[in-house]
Amino acid sequence: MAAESNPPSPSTKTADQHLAARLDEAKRQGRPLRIKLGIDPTGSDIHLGHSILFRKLRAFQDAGHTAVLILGDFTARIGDPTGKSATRVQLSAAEVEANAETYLVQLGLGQDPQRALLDFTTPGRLEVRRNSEWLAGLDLPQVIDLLGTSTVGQMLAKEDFANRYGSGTAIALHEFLYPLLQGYDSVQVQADGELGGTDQKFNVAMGRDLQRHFGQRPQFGLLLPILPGLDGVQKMSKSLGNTVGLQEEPLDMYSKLEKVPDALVNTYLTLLTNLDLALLPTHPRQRQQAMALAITAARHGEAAALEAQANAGRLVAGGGGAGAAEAEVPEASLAAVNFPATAFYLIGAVGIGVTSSEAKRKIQDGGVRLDGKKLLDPNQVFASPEELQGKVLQLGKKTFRRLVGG
RNA sequence: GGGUCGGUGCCCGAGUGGUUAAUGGGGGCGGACUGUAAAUCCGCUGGCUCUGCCUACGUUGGUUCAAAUCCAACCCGGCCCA
Repeated sequence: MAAESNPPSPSTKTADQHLAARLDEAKRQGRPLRIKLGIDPTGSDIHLGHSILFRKLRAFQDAGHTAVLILGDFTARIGDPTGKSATRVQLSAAEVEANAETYLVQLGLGQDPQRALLDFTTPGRLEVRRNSEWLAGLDLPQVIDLLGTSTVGQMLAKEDFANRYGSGTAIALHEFLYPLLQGYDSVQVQADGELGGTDQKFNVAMGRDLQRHFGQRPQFGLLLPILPGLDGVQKMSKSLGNTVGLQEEPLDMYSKLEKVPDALVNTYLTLLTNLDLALLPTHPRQRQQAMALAITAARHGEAAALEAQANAGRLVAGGGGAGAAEAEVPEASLAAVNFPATAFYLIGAVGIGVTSSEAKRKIQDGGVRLDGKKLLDPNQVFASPEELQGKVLQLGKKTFRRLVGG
């Protein structure tokens, strides 16, 4: 049972045969495979970690298959227990829908097809479904039927549940429903295959079990590696703050990527680009920059990426960002600032997500510069916007804002 | 439903009437170093136009000159029993 319900792992021979067999079969029958990828609209940012999955999904599209993108608008409200150590807060329907909309835009809906992650335009290549479509209308007998397909023992075999159960952390009953519901998605869309991160093994396997239960041929699962976050230690995840968002500015994206730990560079190159590792510079720094450039270019285009690289160089060159004055950096408005203004208040008031208390500490730590000149006194007073206009405010090593307006 | 233990800052976790934004660790941030990295070292880590004022220890109310620390009710969780 256990072995049978396990999805094939991409590293085993049987898996390759399995997938290959499906591909052959599809070809013979002249019909595209339906490849499911589910994503819960729980937050508003899609990051590079997700893009591994979408790149693979795109590859299936380009090969003529149908990507079935499931926006888990219903399941998002339960929350995937995977990787969670606590019950997730439930989101409202409105929040979820808003997130779903931005997801589609981030994936390329209505954008330059060249840079879109998915193919939104070729007929037959993409099907976007929301799982509330079928989940919201389930009646109790159907839910009971679903629940009857699995046992408490199976649920507790899932690592996340096992950990929580073992450590005496609460597990709400509805969380057991999550794997079943997302698995039922596979039944509803009649998926031939499902893509997921390796941490989705349990969920993908559940989809197989349910398809079998409902008399369908079980999907194959393609489990892709989890992208490590910028810290190089934990997986890339919004809540861990180690992400690069797809919608980030070229400069931010490049700056973050060019400083990831060395050990991560080849991993990123392999998982996020199509570059041939053998052709890249061997010097760690150059290799790192080549990686940052390639990933930024894939999202924003070659020109923007090169510009970001040049800007990043200017900001850092000359120690402490003396080149900041000439570099192109995002702007911050002085409009909301009341003058005269003390330095710490000013930084808090320009709307860059820094509190005045934080600003005060940073100045005291010597981490704030204005056009490359270090600010020494948090209480320094600026009498009018004129003396700040056009100058570049630097917080720490990576935050730069040109002050404008007011 | 009964018994019992427990709910502390981003997380874990001390603290059990009276210097206090509240020991320690993790994480995060800033600095030094460097290849703008890692490792290491040092510092910071509630908010506020701030030499002071607010808000904080599940919720509400109470006892005290004084509570995260005592009492009551309520909410939530673990374990045991039913």
